[in-house]
Amino acid sequence: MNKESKYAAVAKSLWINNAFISKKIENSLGSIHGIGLTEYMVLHNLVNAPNKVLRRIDLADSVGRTASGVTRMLIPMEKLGLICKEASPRDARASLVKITTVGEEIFNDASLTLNQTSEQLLDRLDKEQIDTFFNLLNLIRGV
Amino acid sequence: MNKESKYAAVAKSLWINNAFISKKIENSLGSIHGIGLTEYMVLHNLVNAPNKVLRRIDLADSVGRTASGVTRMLIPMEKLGLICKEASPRDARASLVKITTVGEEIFNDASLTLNQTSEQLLDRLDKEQIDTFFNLLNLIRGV
DNA sequence: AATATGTATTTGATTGATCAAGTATATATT
DNA sequence: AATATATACTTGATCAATCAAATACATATT
Repeated sequence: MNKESKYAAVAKSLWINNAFISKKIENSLGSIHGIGLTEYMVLHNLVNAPNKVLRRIDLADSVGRTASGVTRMLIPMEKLGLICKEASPRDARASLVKITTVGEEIFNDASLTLNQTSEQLLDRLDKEQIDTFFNLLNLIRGV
Repeated sequence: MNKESKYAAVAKSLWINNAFISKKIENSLGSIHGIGLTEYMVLHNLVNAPNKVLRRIDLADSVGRTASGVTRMLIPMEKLGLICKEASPRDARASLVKITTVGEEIFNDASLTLNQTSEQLLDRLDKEQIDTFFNLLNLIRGV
């Protein structure tokens, strides 16, 4: 009398997989560049933002963290000189985050590592399977 | 001069997806049954273990946590009566974990919720796509 | 214009997880 | 048998993230 549905099995598999993959990526990123996957994603979002600037709340949304999580995460990143603060000309409540030149360099270096690690992790899939997988992932989130 | 590879794009997408999905599941599981996804997975692994007993280290492996993480996680679960300790007859170092009747009941109830939530989350995929996705996930981990 | 409601951010308290070190026991080597 | 190495687990210190409350400002309503 197992109540497990196919849906739940997929959710579980997705969860297990993520633990597995995140750990590998965190390890490679952390040991070489001194940043975690969340920090990497912050840099990624900043690089791709118009003017390379984002509000903290938008950054929080895009990396799936809360506003306070972002506030605390950015403290060491600012000390390391990866990002800097900027006031918003439009909204005095907002504190804008900008990526620095150093931040971009670290991001580019880390991207090379991430590419390598990701390639290793997806080693068992051929090009077509990777595309399919990517499309399904995006479909799930409705992107 | 974007250094992003397809592999990295997939890794990022997988990461974002997981944040999205974990949060939804955690919310539904937590608010209704008072357990998180990791606790649920602990119960899942215990239910499916021979004799419904596992060593802490094996439990840690199967949920992707460390031994100390498991030690600390089991304290409230034991207080709630979901699991209980047992000595190992073979190895005096090991501390076995067993699921209780109450634990099984909670697990079965929570499974219903998990099924529902998972179904909602995979709403945009048809049966065939779900199978494909599941197979690809398992292929990545080499299962 | 004054007031109410909503939004962006920070801070204190708490939780969940980690690592490194320590203890106890098991296994392998000599 | 004695010693060395490895394994299972626990504990203290630390980190990362959360929530809830507080602050400051913005927008809508009256």
